[in-house]
Amino acid sequence: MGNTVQAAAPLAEGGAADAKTPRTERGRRTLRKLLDAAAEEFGEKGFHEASVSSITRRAGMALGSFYTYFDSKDALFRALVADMSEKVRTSARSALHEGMGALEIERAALAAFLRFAAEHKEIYRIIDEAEFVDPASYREHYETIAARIADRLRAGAAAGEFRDGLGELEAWAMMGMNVFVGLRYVVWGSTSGLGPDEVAAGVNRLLAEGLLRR
Amino acid sequence: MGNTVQAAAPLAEGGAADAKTPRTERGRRTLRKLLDAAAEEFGEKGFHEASVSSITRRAGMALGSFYTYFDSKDALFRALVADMSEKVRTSARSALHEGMGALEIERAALAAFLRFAAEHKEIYRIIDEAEFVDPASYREHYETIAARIADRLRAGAAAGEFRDGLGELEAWAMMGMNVFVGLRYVVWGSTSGLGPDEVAAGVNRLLAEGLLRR
DNA sequence: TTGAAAGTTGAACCACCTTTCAAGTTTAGA
DNA sequence: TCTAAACTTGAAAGGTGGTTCAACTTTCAA
Repeated sequence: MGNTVQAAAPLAEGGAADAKTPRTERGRRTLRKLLDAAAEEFGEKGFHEASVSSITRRAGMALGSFYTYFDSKDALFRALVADMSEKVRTSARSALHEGMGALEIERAALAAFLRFAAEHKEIYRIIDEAEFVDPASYREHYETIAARIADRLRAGAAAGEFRDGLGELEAWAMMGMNVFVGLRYVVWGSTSGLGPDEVAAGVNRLLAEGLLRR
Repeated sequence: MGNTVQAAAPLAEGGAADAKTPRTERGRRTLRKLLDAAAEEFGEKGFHEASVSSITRRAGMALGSFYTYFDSKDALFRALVADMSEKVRTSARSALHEGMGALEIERAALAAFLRFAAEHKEIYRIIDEAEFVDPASYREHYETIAARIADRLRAGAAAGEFRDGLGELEAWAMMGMNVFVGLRYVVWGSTSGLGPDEVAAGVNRLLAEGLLRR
């Protein structure tokens, strides 16, 4: 829902690692429906509780048609992980503009991620379940993001705003902060009253000032 | 392995929420073997790939005996999550001593958690999979830990060491840091060269100083 | 217009695994 | 020693759901 067009696009264009690229317009529409239905189904039930027949039912097509597009339930899941992973990275990147300070960049990236997660709560279950269904993608997902954060930390240090010596360790720590506050305030949220911007501001203050009284 | 005695103890004594308490010594031995085998099996394969028959095979007993001790594969998993969750909390608590400063407490708690994770890499897979198999326990696990961190933050502020205004948000952020650096440096570790104490020191410095150049 | 390629269909196959059960063995206490 | 309760056993029931397949419909380019 809502991500109808975007969901399929990267896959149709990508190296077709898992999806069998459709040759007709009708085929592309069907693949798109399949991916959207799969995101819903996997998001609600998780990989193992989800069933191919339920996904095709959601997508309004016959069970057998599924295998025109994917070799297996696993292949569909892998395609979805790749797609979601790409979207997460894109959402953070799109929030960054020229002339932002290093600290402000971190706040904006987190806020963008949280807003994205609010609209796609399924990503948590899908990425998390990749740990079991597709461990290589799971690891790659986080390693890629951590590498990007580490780059920004080094750039911030080069610009004189951040202290020296920041690197991978700090990048993983920050990524963990972001993921967990997203889980608490966005995915489980509502009861808290804190929105994406407030959460991002709070985390940013922690990064700026640390815990100590001054 | 290694946790033979400790694994069964809390369950046998606890309210028997899931395990059927054995009445004889022989029964307690069998339950213990079952729990250890289950920790291995679930840790290696994850919940769905793990099979009851493989667990009983590991434990050196007949398939049917399993149901003398647990009502279902799910019940066994739940018992294991409760057990692991308790152990994680205990490991962190045991590292705290009287007279430690607030910041030092956080470093010691993280170092203890990392050392525990190094010896029980299964916890990551087991706790993570609880998100799908036993969501209530998953949530409770993290909420309990976050609440404890938040208490320490408030105590640190009351003692004048931490700044005021720290609370749940910062607790979740710190918990996320801890979990993710554990994943990267302990569970996936080895290549990095950073041990528990070095990781804990790096994270602690981030908490003390933040990112900014001074 | 036409036919070959692309896409659709859903019943049936099949492999896997949890759970049950009835019959046997061991334990523990009287 | 003796017996009832606890525990063990492994074959088989029973369910689930991924995957296949052969017949059918739609698309599209020549």
